[in-house]
Amino acid sequence: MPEATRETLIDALEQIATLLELKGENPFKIRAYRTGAETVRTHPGDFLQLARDNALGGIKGIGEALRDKLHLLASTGTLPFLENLKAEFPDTIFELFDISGLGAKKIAALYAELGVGSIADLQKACESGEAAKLSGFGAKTAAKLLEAIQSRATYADTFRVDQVAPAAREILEYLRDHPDTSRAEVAGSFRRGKETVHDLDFLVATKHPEAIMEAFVIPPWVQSVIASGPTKTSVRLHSGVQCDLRAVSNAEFPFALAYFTGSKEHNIQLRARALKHGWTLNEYRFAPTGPDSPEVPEEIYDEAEIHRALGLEFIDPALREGSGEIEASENNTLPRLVELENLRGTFHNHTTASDGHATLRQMAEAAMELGLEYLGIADHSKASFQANGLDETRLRAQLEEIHALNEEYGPDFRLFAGSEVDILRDGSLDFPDELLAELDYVVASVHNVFNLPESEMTARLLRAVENPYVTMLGHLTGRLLLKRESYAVNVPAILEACAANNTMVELNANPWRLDMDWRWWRMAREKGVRCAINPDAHSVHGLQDLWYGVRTARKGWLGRQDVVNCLPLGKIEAALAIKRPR
DNA sequence: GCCGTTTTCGGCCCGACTGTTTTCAGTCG
Repeated sequence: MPEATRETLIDALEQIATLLELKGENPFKIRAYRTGAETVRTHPGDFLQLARDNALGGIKGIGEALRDKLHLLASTGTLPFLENLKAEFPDTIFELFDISGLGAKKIAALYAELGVGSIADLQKACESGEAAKLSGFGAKTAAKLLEAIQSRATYADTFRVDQVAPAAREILEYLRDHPDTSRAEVAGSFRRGKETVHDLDFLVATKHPEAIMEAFVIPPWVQSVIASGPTKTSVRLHSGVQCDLRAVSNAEFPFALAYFTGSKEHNIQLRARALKHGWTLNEYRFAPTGPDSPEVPEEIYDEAEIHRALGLEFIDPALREGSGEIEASENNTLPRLVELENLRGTFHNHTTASDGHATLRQMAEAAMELGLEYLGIADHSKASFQANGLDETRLRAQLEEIHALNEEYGPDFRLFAGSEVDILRDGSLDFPDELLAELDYVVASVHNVFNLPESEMTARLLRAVENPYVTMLGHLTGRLLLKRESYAVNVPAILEACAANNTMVELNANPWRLDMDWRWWRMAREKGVRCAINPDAHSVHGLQDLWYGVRTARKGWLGRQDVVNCLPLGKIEAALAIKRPR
């Protein structure tokens, strides 16, 4: 029996929603499943365990029906209701939803009329002319579908944030430079600080939307125009990233910015709150719901004023995931989020001693240039043979070198000597405690044998957490975004142990990792686990990744007091030594 | 299927764009 994970639950609800849609079910029932999936995804607690324990009562968005199904799925690993639905369609039916221009109605028609149940079938039906004959379809539709099939094969539909960030900055600058632009912003999931994005959303305030629309499609980075109207244009960049642009008036801008920043769940909650005040809220304005509504708020120039009109303090875009931020704002319990400027130093950085590209001195000087007070070095240990891991002799030599450099740098900057020590298969470490005791701190990470069952992997990590010399866990789940899934590990159990043992957890700021995931940090914070934002830099440039780390920490509701490397020199030493035996 | 200051039934967000239509359905966000 396959062991259920949180992902299993999310997938199941989403598949049910999709299949019900294909069957033409009540759209609100379908939405209930979708909302449920989102609730499972964003719930700050150990949702899987709650589902196993049948303890989902009282969670908003999970009613009786979903509660029972989730309990069944979490405790047995299967859900007959879903299996029966799936049996009505081929397994490949889901891939048709990846084709842009195809939704449930068209897919249902294609399947019912032509037996199209896969992308391969669709291609044939379009090429043969059969698809164009269907009611609601036509020659243009068929041609667009073929184009979309091609596009899906050519381009990724999801991108890591570092793959789109340079384009986002460049296009935003271009829009702001336009003489008809009064304000411009990037909205969407990029603005919310997500680790991956599907597209980039731009918003411009202008009196001449047509001029902006025309300018948007001209630059050399535009590969093709997907859609183009008087106030909305979509283009594809050469990299495959889709970019959407909306133009609104200056008065509408804050409403549109809030709307297109999302998330969808956040927007729905915000609109519901507006309705309680007697107003509708859309992407353009507040409007009274009826003749007896109170006056709509005037003079709204930015998002903070929208929030204030609804009795809320400003909600940072990073928090707008519809997972309790509106309640927290109402109760004035939103955290004051950590900022890049709060970081005083960072740990887990590599040098040429293992697999880095810069020397100890180059890394130190780059850190000073960034205004950091200290830099932690943590090269690989010997078990990471592929990464030229250091053995005991080489580590001791590096220790000497670090001491000498610290002499040279004086009191205003310090290198901390550490190691990224491998957690071996049985949970023991690659170096003996006596050697670890000579270091200022230790990052412990898993670099091999990723395919252990969850219980074994959890036990392996727990043993490292309990070691008195392990200062922090490195990249807790081992994921590489869009490339390698996390290994199976019971994150809540690890966090519990970290809290009990004063072991920190790294937020690995490398945009491939961003690990531990932001969805867990609220739980970590509540348990009192401290975060270390580390770039895992393998070069001087890699230190810049701290920016991604801070964005992710903000999504995890972390403030400066939750992030250990906000501590200045003079205070950080005690934090690093907190576990050490005297 | 979920929810409740409209409270156990009757609502549930909505606007832009496209293509197939001849006033609108489907998709997308």
